[in-house]
Amino acid sequence: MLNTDNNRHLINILQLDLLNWFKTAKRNLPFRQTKDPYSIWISEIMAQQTQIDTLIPYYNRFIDRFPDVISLAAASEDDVIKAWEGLGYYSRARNLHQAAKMIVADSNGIFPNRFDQLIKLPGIGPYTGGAIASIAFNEKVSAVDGNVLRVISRYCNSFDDIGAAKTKKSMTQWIESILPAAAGDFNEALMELGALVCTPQSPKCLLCPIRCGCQSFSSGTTDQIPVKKKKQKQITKKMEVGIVKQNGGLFFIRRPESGLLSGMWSFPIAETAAGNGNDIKKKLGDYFPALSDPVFIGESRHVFSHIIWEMTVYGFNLAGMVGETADIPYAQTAADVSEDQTGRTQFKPLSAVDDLALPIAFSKLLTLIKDF
DNA sequence: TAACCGTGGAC
DNA sequence: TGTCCAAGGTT
Repeated sequence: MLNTDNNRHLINILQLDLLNWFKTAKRNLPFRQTKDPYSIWISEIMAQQTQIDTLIPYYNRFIDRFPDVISLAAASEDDVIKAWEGLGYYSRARNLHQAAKMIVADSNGIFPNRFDQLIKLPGIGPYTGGAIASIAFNEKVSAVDGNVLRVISRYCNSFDDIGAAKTKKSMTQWIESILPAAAGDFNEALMELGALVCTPQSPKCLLCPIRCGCQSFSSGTTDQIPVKKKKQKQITKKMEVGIVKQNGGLFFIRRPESGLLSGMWSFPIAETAAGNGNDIKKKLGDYFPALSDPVFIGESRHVFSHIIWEMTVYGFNLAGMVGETADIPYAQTAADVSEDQTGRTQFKPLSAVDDLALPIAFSKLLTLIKDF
């Protein structure tokens, strides 16, 4: 990090020129039209590990559906998750809902207005707490995200690993030592510069408002900074998906309350070694005593942050089951479903699948199975 | 500390 | 197609 006493002019550039640039260059984003802490909170949670352009339609829909912390707290978790469908990292939505209920229960719906209160809420860590506190309440705290780590590393020509906790800590302290009164604007300006100009690849240095103070630009090291450990690549898992159809209804299972895609709806799915459809048929035996042999439908591949599913999709028909009658069109047919699975399965016709919060891994199978 | 936790965009 | 990675938090 630069010594702030010996480099006063470099600090001035970072503060003044960056803020001036931000006034005219900042994007016109929906959550920049307000200082409402609730709206800023929603936008910051959605922005975690998500590009801004991706979240904008989600943000507008979410605020329309849950305009304040009261309405969010009063909603069902299913409705909140459904509003999050497609955004990923679904624990963000569950934490959001939990935090809303806490705010209503503990402080009558009054939004916490200080950093140290905000980070006590589930889903709000150092970055998000700093962002809300500085942007909505202009508290003098930093909001250090990936953009800020990259911008400051380059500006100071720092080769410290930005993934290391001690780097984040020293960077946070350094920024707070130079934080101007307009803390929220400054935090946003650093992020905006990182998103628009000081990009990870091919930074647009010739357009950069603080280029003349940038120590990696003058050293020719912008392409080596930031230093970051490579993350290990995903492991591949062979999976079998079972499509069970009854009277036009498709069989869905709610996933467990923890782990990957927790609480979301899914088609029955099982890891397999053989890949002949019998592993998923065995799992389906927990629900249905009699099933047809698996019928190959198709294949699909889905990439998560740390896992790749190579899915083979099989169709099954029920044979001689209770509930295959017109007057009980989508009934749960298995009599011996274990108690912990009660209410966690259902049949849905293809036309009504949109009622369920379905992860992309499964919703992209719908075209595959439409003719089954 | 490092694994876990989704999805889509950019190149 | 492969690779990186994005306004991170939790455990």
